[in-house]
Amino acid sequence: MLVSNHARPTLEDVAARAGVSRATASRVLNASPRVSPEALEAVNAAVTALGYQPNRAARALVTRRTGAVAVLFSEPEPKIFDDPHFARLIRAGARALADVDVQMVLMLVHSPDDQARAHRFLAGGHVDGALVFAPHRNDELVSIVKKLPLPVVYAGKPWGSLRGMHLVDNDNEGGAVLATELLKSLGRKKIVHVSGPLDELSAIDRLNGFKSALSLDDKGVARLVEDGGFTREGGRKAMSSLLARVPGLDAVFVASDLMAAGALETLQEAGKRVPQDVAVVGFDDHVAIAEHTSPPLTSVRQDSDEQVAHMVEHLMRLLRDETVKRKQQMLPTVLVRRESA
Amino acid sequence: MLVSNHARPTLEDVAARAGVSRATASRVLNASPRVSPEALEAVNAAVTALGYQPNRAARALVTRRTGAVAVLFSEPEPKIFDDPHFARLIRAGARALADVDVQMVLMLVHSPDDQARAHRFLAGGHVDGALVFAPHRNDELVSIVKKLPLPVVYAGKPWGSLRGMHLVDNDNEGGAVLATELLKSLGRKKIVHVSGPLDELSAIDRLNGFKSALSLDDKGVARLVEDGGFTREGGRKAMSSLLARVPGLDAVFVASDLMAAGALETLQEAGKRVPQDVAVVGFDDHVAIAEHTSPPLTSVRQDSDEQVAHMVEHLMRLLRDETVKRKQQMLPTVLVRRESA
DNA sequence: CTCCTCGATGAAAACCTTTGAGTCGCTAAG
DNA sequence: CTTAGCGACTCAAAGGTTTTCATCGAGGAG
Repeated sequence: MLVSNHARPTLEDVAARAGVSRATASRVLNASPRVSPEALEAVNAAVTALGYQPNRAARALVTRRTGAVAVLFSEPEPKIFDDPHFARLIRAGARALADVDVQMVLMLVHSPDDQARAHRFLAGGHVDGALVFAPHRNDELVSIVKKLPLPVVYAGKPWGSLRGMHLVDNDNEGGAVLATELLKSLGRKKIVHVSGPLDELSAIDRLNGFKSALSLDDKGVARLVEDGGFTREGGRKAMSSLLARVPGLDAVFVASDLMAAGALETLQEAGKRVPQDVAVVGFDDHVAIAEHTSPPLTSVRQDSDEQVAHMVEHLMRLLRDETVKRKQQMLPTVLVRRESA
Repeated sequence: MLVSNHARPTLEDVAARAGVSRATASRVLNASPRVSPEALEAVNAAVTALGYQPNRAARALVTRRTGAVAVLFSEPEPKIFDDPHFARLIRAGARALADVDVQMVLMLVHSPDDQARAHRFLAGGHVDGALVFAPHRNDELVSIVKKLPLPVVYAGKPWGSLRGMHLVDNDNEGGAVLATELLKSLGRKKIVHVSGPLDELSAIDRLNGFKSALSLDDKGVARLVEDGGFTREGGRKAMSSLLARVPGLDAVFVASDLMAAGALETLQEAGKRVPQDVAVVGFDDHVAIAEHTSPPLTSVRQDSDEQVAHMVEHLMRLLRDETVKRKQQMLPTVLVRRESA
């Protein structure tokens, strides 16, 4: 019997060493119940002795499963690395997928070229499923993914019909209500809102929370709300136009921490003290931002790690053909008090 | 002839439709020269007609190539999403690898658990090669990777012997010299340095540039340099101890933009005007930071996109068994003037 | 004692591609 | 006229795993 000592051991080698057939060894590896205790032990011993690792390609070939999932972002790239929120999502995805031993294939899909590539890739059967982060209205990525016979879980609500779509969303509206109620309970009378871009449903939901907490009509909204585009610079600008438009404003709910950081800068430049003159509440509770503004930012926490973990679990369920209790999950948001309100 | 109309077409189907054998079809796909123009055209037509996509698993099985590479970060996770630098690296990796049609498998490797997992994964032959971002001294990840028979390209110099290692580094020392010379040319007399953690060679190289530009001895270094740990908070603290220790300091070269942002805050709090009282130069030229400090930050640019692109190209060369001219590449750094110096 | 049942196992097919060896029809060289 | 060489193909093996189906032996029922 010749043993090539450098090549990676195969299932055949394991089986030989354990004195069983390849089939039995395979059953052990896949935790099949129909295998005797002795065989099980022998195979396991052989596996560790040889340092055996299943060949992913061979397995994929026969199971028609790749053991990989795609993680897709449609956001334009500059935004992806300016906003720590995305880094966090990516990190959470990497961790959660590693935990279940699935490869994560990260794709940033923005230009039409990217879209074509993504389509080819996903249609090519190179992954078993996908996690999609595509918040914008008429996002091409969503249309692409929707057509494919591929299990997909969305982060937040994609634009358009939600029928049959699997998603994990944060309770944006609830969080916004929380934030606004807090400002009301502090006795603030003129409360304004810096919203996200209104082609994202998360921004709309936050706006709606604000609106309902204050029982605002559309005219009120038009006067008290300004779009900050989910960027720091946008937050700055939105805040200064609100300052100009709403004299005597004494509180602001900002739909993201990044924008809130910008808003704080504007307020400071305008000579407003926070929270004495103007109370500020952000959204995201992104620690790297919220703890380093001056003053530290009171914010609505949405746990992105949790969200992504749920998305992964949900997708794994789909891949195992298990039934999912609810296709669309909503995660609670909570208020984190710091000094800005 | 029965055509199952829902399953993905195989090479067999393509060959049949083109009226050639599987082998020939395969050669067309792999751009083999030994195929007639007619056959080539027929096969290509069949491919597009059927929308054929090679089965990655089957291909991997026979070629012993996976078409995937690992991208490994050893940095602790909080740092990864606080510092936009990492987001940028990840983004650049995603793009560069997508361009050459290779899957990117992202792994964040920090805890011993992670390390064990990474070892198993890499040793398991699930990827063809790896890009490694592990700057710290005695980084466990480097020892793990080094032992494996796997093509690897490092970002920057890993600690320890560089013999035979493939890497793409930035000219940290040169950039530091540039920065320091600028401050000298502005007539500054008491120039100090906020360094990165000295268990990273990039930090050491930057320190060395500073040192040599000022012909400093070790005592001078001990007096004029403070470690800021590559974090914003660290930059803040380092700056304040330097202010206390070096009365009359009129310039500071800070080894990263993130730290420089912190240092600027400290300077402002101390009532120093920038650049009139103290000139400041950062490092990284991270736009999201450098353009938003007040005043905007003069900084040394290292092009991370470029670096990662070079790493990918280098790795692809290794995978194709091509000779590489130089195992260790160094990318130039340039100074970007803004208002802080 | 015979007939079944049942659990554990092994043999072999199937998954899809690449690739070395062999085929075939020619032309050019000996 | 034979033979070597050549270009374009085709054949078939190989690659490692899962899974179906058949087999085998033991034990229980009749």
